Amino acid sequence: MIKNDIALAIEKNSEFNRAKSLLIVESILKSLKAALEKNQKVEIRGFGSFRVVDKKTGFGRDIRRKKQIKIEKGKRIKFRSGQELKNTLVRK
Amino acid sequence: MIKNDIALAIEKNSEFNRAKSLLIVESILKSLKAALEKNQKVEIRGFGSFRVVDKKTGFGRDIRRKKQIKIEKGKRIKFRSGQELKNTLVRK
DNA sequence: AAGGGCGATGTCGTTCTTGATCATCTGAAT
DNA sequence: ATTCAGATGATCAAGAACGACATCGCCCTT
Repeated sequence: MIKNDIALAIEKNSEFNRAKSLLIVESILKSLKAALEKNQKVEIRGFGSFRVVDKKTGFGRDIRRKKQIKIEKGKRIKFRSGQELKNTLVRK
Repeated sequence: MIKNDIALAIEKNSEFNRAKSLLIVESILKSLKAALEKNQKVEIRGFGSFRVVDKKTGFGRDIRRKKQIKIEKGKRIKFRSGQELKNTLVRK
């Protein structure tokens, strides 16, 4: 499933055309990014939640040079699926 | 940020009212769930991707009885943030 | 219609998260 | 205003995540 498929879903559940649906998708993504940039968590009941967490891993591995790599500290996006979403998967 | 905030974002970038915006959000979530239930990956360029992966962890812990618990195998949702999203976080 | 550029994959070893459970508390959703 | 999903914490061990890079796949924009 890609962006266009999501726009299709909107199209089906509304009277908007594809172009307008895509704009909606973009605006949503934009707002999500904005929130995450501000270190805000995004919580969608019944689906899941996004959170910004500190990157703690201190070492990586350069497979070519076969030596350790220092990993700069930073941020990560962590997604946790909600119970409802988990259940639907279990049933499958 | 919660569902209502997302609806707000749609409201700002369109001529739809809050109720309609919420319906759009719901339809999107619904389609996302449907795709994941079918083990389909959801890929949003510039944002990130969701994938359904097999749960391999085989043990949990019952804190009360202090003993291991067998974990039934199942599925998990894995989210990976895209390059663009990572960059915006790094800048922060 | 088609190429460009982002995402997926595999690799490595160390560090860190995951995962079930239950009670309690916060707060999202209706 | 009410309800109930989600976060938290404690627990241990095994599996996953982490960065860099090349290659392949394919989404997205032209």
